[in-house]
Amino acid sequence: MMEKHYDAKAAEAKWYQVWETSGCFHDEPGKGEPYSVVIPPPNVTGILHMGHALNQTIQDILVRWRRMQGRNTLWLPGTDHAGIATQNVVEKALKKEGKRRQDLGREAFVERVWEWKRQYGGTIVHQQRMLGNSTDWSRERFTFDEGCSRAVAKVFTQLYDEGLIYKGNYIVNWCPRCGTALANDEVEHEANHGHLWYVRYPVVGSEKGAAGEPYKDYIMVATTRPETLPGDTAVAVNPKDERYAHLVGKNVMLPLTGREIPVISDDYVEREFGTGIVKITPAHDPNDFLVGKRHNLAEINIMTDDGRMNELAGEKYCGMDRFKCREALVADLEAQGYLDHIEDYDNQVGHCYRCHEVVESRLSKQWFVRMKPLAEPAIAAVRSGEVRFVPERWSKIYFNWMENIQDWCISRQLWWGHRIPAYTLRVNAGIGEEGRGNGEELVFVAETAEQALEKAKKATGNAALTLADLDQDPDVLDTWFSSWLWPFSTLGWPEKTADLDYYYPTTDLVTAQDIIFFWVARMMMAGIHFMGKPPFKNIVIHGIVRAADGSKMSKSKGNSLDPLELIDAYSADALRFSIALITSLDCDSKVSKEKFEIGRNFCTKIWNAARFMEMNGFGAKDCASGPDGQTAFGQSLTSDERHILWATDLACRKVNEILESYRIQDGALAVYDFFWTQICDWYVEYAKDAPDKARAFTILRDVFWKALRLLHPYMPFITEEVAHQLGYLKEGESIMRAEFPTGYTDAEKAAWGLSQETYDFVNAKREAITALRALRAEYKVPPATFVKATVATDDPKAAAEADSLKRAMRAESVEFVPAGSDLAMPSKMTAFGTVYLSLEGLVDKAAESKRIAGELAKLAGFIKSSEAKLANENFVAHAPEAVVAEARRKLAENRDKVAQLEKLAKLFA
RNA sequence: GGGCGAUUAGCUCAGUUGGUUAGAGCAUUACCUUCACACGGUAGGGGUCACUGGUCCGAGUCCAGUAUCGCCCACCA
Repeated sequence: MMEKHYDAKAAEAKWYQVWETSGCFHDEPGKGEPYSVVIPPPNVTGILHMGHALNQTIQDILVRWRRMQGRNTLWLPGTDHAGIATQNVVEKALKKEGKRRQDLGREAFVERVWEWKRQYGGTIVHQQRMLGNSTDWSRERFTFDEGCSRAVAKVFTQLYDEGLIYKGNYIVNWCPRCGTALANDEVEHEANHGHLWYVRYPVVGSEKGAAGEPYKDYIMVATTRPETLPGDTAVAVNPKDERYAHLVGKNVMLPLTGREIPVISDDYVEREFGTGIVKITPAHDPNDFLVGKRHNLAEINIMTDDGRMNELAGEKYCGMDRFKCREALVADLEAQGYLDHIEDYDNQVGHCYRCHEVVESRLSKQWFVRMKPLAEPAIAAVRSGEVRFVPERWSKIYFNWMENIQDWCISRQLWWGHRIPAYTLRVNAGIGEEGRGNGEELVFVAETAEQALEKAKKATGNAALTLADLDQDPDVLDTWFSSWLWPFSTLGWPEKTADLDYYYPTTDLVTAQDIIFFWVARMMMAGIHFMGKPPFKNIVIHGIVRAADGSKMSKSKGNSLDPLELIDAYSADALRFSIALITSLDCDSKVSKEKFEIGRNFCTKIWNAARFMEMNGFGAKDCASGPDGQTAFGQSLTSDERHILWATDLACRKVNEILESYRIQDGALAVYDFFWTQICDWYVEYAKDAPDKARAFTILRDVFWKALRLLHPYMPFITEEVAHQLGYLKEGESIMRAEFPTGYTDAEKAAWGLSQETYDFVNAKREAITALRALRAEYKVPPATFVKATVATDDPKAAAEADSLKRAMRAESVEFVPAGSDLAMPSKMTAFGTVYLSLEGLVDKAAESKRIAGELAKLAGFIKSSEAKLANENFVAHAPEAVVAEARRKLAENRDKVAQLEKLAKLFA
């Protein structure tokens, strides 16, 4: 006996456990057509947010659907070791103990992070289970596990050997808090209300001025970052700027330092901005760095790794925080008369995407990947259509980035991550100066330290070298350097495994737009370069979940919804269905808590419809009667029965077609409408009082089973529960492995007399029913009152519908009269015929008269425009025949309606 | 500055290649606790499809321009 209320929590916990332990998520490589998807691995430190819920719901819908279609399916789960994020989390924990990572030392710290991972790293993986993800947990991977690490080392070595990895002095984005370089993409620019400081740089040799103006002859430089002044090694003007042409080649004095720096000219300078003169600080600004390279300027690094000034900034400022220094330095400039004035100025300032600290540009030695050669084949793969973006427009964004690709800075000054497999020979390793070339470092890159040692021995000819003579590069690799290998490293690469052979390339990749560059593009490059084939066939890009006001959800703003809370309040199925229903691939979705009531209400509807079936004799004991395709309905079906069978067939075809093109939302709508409108609103109402109740329910049973399976990808738990409650499945079976319905066969349709005509006929009949209900409502006939209805139609099939009309209309009688009959009663025209309601005179005449007048006015407008349209020869000639015919029909119908209303108007006058 | 997108009912959004009187959910109005479901049922109300032009027999749909709003990339020190 089904409970009155569906206990989602119990059902969801139970079924997930059953699915996972019985291997429902697992397929073996081999038979059948593979369908494989790798999950975008969430950060191991992460907790499930709405973005995950959306992303994974879409994937699970696709995966469950394909699995039910009989595809050999793999959805591979896993997590990302998330270098900076994870290191930060553990460092924070250490801080509570009053320790820094340096206090532990590298090895102990890394062990500590592993310890943390073992303890808390399962959080998100557990939460994903709550969503109902049908991921194959037996294949769960971690970007820092042994296999993935081997893949990383191999990739680094290979790229290095191919000349695609190099180490270079470069100005990089530096997070002083995290103490590491950041890729350009990892810097978030935010509006900043700052200032523009105008500073005087005296021209060397000019005379001293009056008090407050130390030099008469000076040039004015505008800067947003006065604290970098001690690092200036030039000032620059535009070569075409006549105002300053005479100064080029001269020297100016750098305030506060007494140092002389040259005035140079460079195209980079905008004449219109500020004063048209820029101070050049090559070690602390990317543009200045390039200028410095062009003019061979010195690079003076005036800051420490943690964002304080160093001794090169001057004794006074050394050790000062960079922002404190800014204040102090500005004060000194002012005191000594160098500061001219200050303007308010809004610009963009970069922040670390992990910790939000203001990013510093800093000169350092870093490892880079040359991207151009990798990008070219990845561009070609999308151009040729071998790999497809869904929606297609994202390919433009992809091309735009790929065609302007920059080298990728892959080294990070962290401890948590894949350590760079580059080994430097120690200076005191007993290799003479001549053996080291020109005093340069000897670096050996190899997958393991032992292999590096072999290389070192070979290169130096010194067989006595040991591992102790090699220093491994202290840096680790950017987290994305392991994620870009995800589609094949997780399948076993570099080993040749059966999984790799069978499931690669994966079929679909589902992700949000924000990591197209970070991740998708790089996976394309790695897949093609190392596997010879792009890593997936379709790249499905979906929107971002936003708060109700359209802003980004974030914990700090407090406007985020927690999927786990929603699951708790409404159930996972409700969350999934609602998310599917409000998700368009094309744009971002705004969500608020109320939206999830849709899914919750739908669950309730499904549950109650199932209860209704159980009450009518379909319960757990009823396993014997076969599901679809096996019932011999014969030719005697009623029109309503034929209608629901046809509607079911339509729904099955539609859902398959829709999912084929990734229109998750349309599929949700289609299945929602099919279940609610077609089955519940109409067919169940019919079945309650059908002429052959047993047969009507046999059909319902079949239709319901198809509906459950159509729903399953969207709502896995309740469909499984109901399927078992109603006896569609036996113990040990799962709807997950049931066949996804494709509709009825042509033979079945023929045997049951289904056709578009019979379907349309019932739709017309429903129109008539609705029309009469509307008349009842308009004339305020109490629901309990039985009325007399008349239908004017010549359709010979109509008479057979008298009984069903009577019930649906709550009529004591339904009379049929020939079409065109002229009755003085309120009526509505429908495709079925004109429906009349006998009123027996209990109506407010004045009110009716007014209403009729209004309706007539409305119709007159339509008739006028409709007549004009049909009078237009071009319309008749060009428009499709059906459209013209329909227009004619509508016109005739509305003319009749007018005639009817006019008659009624007299009646009520 | 460059690129991409959006603008349809009070709100959130659908609207396939131009072709019936533009749809759904929520909200709202009226009526209904009828034996699956009030997280429900029935019937309504509510839109000159941002604006201006253009192409066409016909434009929410195609083209151009304008306005407003988003996002991404690159940034002016």
